[in-house]
Amino acid sequence: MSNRSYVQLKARLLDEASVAALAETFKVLGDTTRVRILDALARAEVPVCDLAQLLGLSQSAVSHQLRLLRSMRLVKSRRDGRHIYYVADDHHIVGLFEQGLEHVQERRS
Amino acid sequence: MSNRSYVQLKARLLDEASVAALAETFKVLGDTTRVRILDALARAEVPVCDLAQLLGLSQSAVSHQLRLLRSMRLVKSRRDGRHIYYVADDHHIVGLFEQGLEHVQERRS
DNA sequence: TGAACATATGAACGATTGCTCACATGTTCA
DNA sequence: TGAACATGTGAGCAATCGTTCATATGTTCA
Repeated sequence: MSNRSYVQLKARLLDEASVAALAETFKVLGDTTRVRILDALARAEVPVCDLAQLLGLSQSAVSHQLRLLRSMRLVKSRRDGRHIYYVADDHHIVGLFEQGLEHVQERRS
Repeated sequence: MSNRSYVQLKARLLDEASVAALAETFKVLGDTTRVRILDALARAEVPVCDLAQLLGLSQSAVSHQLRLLRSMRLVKSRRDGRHIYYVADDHHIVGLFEQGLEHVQERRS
């Protein structure tokens, strides 16, 4: 690799903040439990207890993950009586999911 | 949530294999070192030693990550003399990066 | 009000991750 | 061939992660 290309490449790399934000976003999606939660919440608004039962997880585990997802604004919540309904809060997420699926499906062939 | 909606939702959820593949893909992208490596290799074909110097990482750390990225076919390699050149091997990755960046940038506002 | 239900949360524990270190493998060239 | 360079890799370690358990908080309704 020539010294000139090396310098030019270095100048074009993503800045530190973008790298960190990008990795953080992908990291949240990089867990099967959170993928399943987001998949469900992208399709319907569901209270925590139903979500736990639907996915066969403990209420506590779901609640912990929802806190993380909410802190990253990937889901939002709304209280109705003693239930708290969660739903996906980001149209980009659906796009990322679909593009991720495309990638995964291409791998199969 | 009505019992009917619950059953219908459960039937529409992603299958287990897709969930696993999706999470695995995102997990690989969920690390700043790998994001930086992929960012560089999406722009140019670079030998390992240059990559390490470019990113300020040890040769060993880069090599370990490249093995992972190659096992998932996100990068490919080519030997030329004693150098081994790596480059991104997936057009979907660039799309995922861009969509991830969109997401990240929207968060700022 | 108090029992029952729904959710949140902190501590703790085992599992996984990403790095370093030491060294093996592979290539060039004098 | 052997020294120098480039890369790969296994072991080990500190840090992070995801879960469970116990318990706190918040809401409903008889």
